[in-house]
Amino acid sequence: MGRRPPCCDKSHVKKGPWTAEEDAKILAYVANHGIGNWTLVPQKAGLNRCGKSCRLRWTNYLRPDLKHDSFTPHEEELILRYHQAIGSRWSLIAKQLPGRTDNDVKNHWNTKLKKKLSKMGIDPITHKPFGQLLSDYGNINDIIPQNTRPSDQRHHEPMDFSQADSSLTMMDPLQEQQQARMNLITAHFQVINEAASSSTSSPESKVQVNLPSSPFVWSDYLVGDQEQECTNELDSGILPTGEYTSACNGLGLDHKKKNLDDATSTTSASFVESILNQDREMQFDYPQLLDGYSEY
DNA sequence: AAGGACACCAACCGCTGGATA
DNA sequence: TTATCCAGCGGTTGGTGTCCT
Repeated sequence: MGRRPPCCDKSHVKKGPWTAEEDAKILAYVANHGIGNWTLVPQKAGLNRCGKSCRLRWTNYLRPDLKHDSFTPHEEELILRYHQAIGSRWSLIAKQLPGRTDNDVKNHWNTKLKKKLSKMGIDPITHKPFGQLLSDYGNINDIIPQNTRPSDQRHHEPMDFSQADSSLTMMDPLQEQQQARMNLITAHFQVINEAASSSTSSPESKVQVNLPSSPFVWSDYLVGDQEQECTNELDSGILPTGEYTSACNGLGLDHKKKNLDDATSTTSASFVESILNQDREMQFDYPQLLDGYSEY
């Protein structure tokens, strides 16, 4: 068995911001040789950078087709809708926005859109109004493992919301109760995520989150009931195989992937169509949510 | 004017799946 | 078959600019 040489000596390559001179070298190299093996680029272009770093610089900043102006309201609306439908799969979302990179979209989401949604009273993870989350999971108290409760792991009896620590803030009782519940929901997300990640890293020890006698299903927390969507889209042939595969990764749906081999492949246009269908459903369910988008 | 808080975003990190020797 | 590399991806960090007091 042969061994390839490492792409670069990571202890000696330059890190940090790129200079105009370095940018010029990348541009000149790509102009002359095109995009190819990035591991050779630093050497051939005369750069003391890791090939991966060169690729990122090109992909996220130097590519001539990139837009460098701010996001338009239309682009923001698209990001919100795609995120609502498929979650934080930035590369897929970016492909629907010409001239934008996954990094652009991700940064814009994290710095702007997430906050806008929160200010509108919409949970940026589920895209559902906070009020609905609270009512949906009002009895969450019964299903959180005792040793994972936030703020007080000494408690061994169900937490009494009415006794949430009021010494920290001067919230009114309703606010206190809502805050306490949101803390629990947040903690619950953490539990679910940790369990999910451990189950994907070691398939033989798949962790079912055996929360006691509860209608709770962890995929319910995923954006747009992802598992059900994956299933629906699989059944209807809406999602192209690649989309389904990545959309359902980590959801314990591998058994369904196999059936895709025989599935009719569809175009990305139908994928977009499915997104818009979901959007229409969302608009039906939460008309006030989409009305808010127009305010951006 | 100073400096602390906050926002932004380029760049890095670490993981994954596919390719390769 | 196995070990390693590479490209792509999402999450996170840190530098810098701007705003606020």
